[in-house]
Amino acid sequence: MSLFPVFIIAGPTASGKTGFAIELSENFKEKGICCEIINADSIQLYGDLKILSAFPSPEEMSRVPHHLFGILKPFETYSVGKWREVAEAKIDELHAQGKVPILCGGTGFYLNAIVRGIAKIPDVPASYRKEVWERFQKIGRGKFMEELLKLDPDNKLNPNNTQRILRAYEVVSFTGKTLSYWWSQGNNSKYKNIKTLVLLPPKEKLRENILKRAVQMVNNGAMEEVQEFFSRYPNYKGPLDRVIGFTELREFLSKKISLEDLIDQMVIRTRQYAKRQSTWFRNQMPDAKFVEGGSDVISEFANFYLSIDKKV
RNA sequence: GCCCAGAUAGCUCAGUCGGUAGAGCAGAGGACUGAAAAUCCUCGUGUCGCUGGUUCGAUUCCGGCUCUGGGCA
Repeated sequence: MSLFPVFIIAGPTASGKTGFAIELSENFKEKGICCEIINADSIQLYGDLKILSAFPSPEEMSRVPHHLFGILKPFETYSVGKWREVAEAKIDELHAQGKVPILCGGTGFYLNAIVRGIAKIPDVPASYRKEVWERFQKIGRGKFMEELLKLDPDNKLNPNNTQRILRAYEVVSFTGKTLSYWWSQGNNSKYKNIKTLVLLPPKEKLRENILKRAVQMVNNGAMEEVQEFFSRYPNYKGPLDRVIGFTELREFLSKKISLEDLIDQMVIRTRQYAKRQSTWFRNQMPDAKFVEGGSDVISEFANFYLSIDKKV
């Protein structure tokens, strides 16, 4: 258990997290406290689609040290568990140097692995996960669900939720224990003094930002970025497929959709994503401080910092 | 100008052999313990283009009109 502070800047996409995290750390720097930023965005872990994934600019990154941005290759798969490990290692490293880590990102699931902890479940090898997937395809959803219920009668999963039933199945069948068993074993947060800020701009403002940013991405070279990506990885299929705008851009480049549809689709998907994020923050991170915009809340971070007992 | 096809939810369309209608998308809300920018759940009243006629009853059948496609001139 570490008492040293951990700051978290969360919020839906296009809410201004990146800018605020930098503002906060520069403000602290003036007070003689050194902050560094750790990425908590599952997509910005990858470095190949910088424009589409709204990476901080080189200029922004030069102002404050940034960690865990672009550390993955396009074919590498990841998980909360792995992220928690590397993020905690980074947090501890900064703490040891007397620095304050600022976790910044929109992946609430990851953030809560730090705030609340996450069960310690043995790794299920990729080869085994593939077997489970193949079994699911072979016997069909109905039968698969029946088998799952035999192994794990208490699970309340919706059979349509493929990702979750696959996960539940692979865990019981591989470890011999159900998910709820592992959850009951606990694995709580290491950090006591976490201060979380959630930026939640008014809906209209967010919509405006999202539209502006989609247009900007396209104008600033998102097309070239995707084109170049495919020349390097023809027939790519992998974790980056889920990036908003990625498939849309590919369709646009092969003339399947118009520029207008491209922007429309990007905006729609981004708004839907922002909404899911907001729901998460509101309901899964009840201890956070919610604000519409940043700046005026910096002093609160300073007071928090001063009020706590900082033992690593 | 003539002929044909349309006109139904914010959009694309289905449907009502005459008893006032429903899908997908969009939208709203929600869930979330190793794929999370993912995945999943819930939510559907709208002068059925306008106007006459037939009918107990018309969004549905008939006539006229308007508009939109396409064809012929």
